[in-house]
Amino acid sequence: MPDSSNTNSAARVDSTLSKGLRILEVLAQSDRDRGVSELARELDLTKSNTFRLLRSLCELGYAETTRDRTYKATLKMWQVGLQTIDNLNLGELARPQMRMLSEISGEAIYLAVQDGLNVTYIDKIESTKPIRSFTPKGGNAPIHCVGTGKALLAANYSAYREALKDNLTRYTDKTITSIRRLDQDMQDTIKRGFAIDHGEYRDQILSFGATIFLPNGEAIAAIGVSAPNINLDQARIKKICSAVKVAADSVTGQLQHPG
Amino acid sequence: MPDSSNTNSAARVDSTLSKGLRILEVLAQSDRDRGVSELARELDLTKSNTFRLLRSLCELGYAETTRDRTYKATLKMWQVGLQTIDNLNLGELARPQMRMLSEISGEAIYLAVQDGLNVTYIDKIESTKPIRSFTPKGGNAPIHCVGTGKALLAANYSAYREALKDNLTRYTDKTITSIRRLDQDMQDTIKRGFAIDHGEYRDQILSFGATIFLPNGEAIAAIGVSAPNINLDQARIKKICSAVKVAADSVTGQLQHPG
DNA sequence: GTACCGTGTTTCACTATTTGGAAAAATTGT
DNA sequence: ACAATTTTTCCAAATAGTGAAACACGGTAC
Repeated sequence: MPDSSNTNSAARVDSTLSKGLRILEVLAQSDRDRGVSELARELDLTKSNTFRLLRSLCELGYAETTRDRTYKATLKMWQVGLQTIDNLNLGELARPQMRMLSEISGEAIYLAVQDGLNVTYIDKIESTKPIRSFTPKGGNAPIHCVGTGKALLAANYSAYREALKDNLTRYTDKTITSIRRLDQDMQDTIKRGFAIDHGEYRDQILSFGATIFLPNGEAIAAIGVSAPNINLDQARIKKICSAVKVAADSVTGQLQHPG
Repeated sequence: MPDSSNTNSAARVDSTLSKGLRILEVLAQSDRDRGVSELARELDLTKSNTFRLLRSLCELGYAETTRDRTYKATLKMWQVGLQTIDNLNLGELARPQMRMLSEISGEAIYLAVQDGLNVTYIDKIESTKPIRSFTPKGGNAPIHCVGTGKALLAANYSAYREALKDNLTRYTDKTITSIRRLDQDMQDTIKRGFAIDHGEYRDQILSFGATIFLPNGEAIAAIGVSAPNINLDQARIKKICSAVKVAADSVTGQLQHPG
């Protein structure tokens, strides 16, 4: 879900571009092919308008018309989108560390980057659970709740404290909703070098995260572990936390030597 | 606009949409942030035009202006693109191939995806023979034992070798439990292009699998055949194996389409 | 058979949208 | 301080995109 109340920006947006992208989004989200009329209704556009936009998208390679007279998204958007991830080829660097964490914990391992007041998972290793989609990646979580998020936040707290102040949405009874408590938590996080989420986003789901830094000190990503409470005891938590820290520091270290 | 001796037939393409997407593509490909003028030059657009498009893309969440006055792609296109993968109904794409395999073999046909150190079957065609193998749709199997699993594993062996090393659970006396023998088997699998399970998971049940790849080379699924030993002889095995390979390659080919 | 839905597609006159150029801010370099 | 970049704003002009209506086609009910 997009972060509702943006400021009263209201900058003029090219309507053709906007409509075209909205169509593309709908097509991408849809599992079945869509017809012109159907899309027109759903997006509140004219049939002819929808038709032309669709034909443009086909021409540009982002959609294709299947069989006859229905449309679907191609993989082009996926391919283009992949390049944005590849350009921060963190994934490759972090993979071995993520595998290490997976081996010693058996839990879900995340690689996350900041995205406004959320984190987005750009890579993930599943724990052994029933699968829900081909691509576990791409998920979001609020930055003030989860381990990876809090690790990123701590590295840049002053920059986001204000924005966060009135947006500490509650998800569980453990969620930190007071800015004073968050201040304290961030301070602790910085001191210990990794972040702990005591079930602040999903009930009974704990997570731990540590920050990956660029050579210039910029916090670029976080690596983390997420696990159900019942799988954990104090000793295990301690072990996982230090492993997470080691993993993040290792990636940071690799980034230190270019080439 | 003197440029664009734009190639072939050219159905009329909404130029705003086209320009916007081209900007997005350039941003996605670029590893560093881009300025307005730079982009304008590269795409042969007016500065003001580029600027407005860029602002629209920001407004729509596909780009963002970093620091000040330079632009970069966000992760939104990646996220939207991921949905096309999830909604790629692999099942539908692979169905004809699975039916083909069913017809020529009469055995159980599986479509499987990786899930940690297991495979999960997301589709299945039952055997038409009286003697049936008993893995139901939605079921799991260890990745190092079955045809589909070994096909997926081979495509990504280095990533899982370590984790698997001490988890080569024995299920039958044919199960590969030594990492050295698995190394060899994976090498053979890669060389021949499909995987063979000599009854390594269920006694007397053989299975064969080949990998389905995304355009970027990612192994996303595997297609396979499972059959009781007694139904098979060398010739028949050979025939089924090459059919499995053909089937998987065909699905991979269908995915290649865009770009 | 015909009359009536519902699709996707084409055409066309109109005007709202996008456009380029010029000029104002803002930033950077010397 | 000045010049040479940049990014951003403004606005008249017209083109590029728009909606409505019409067309072609395929079903379905009668």
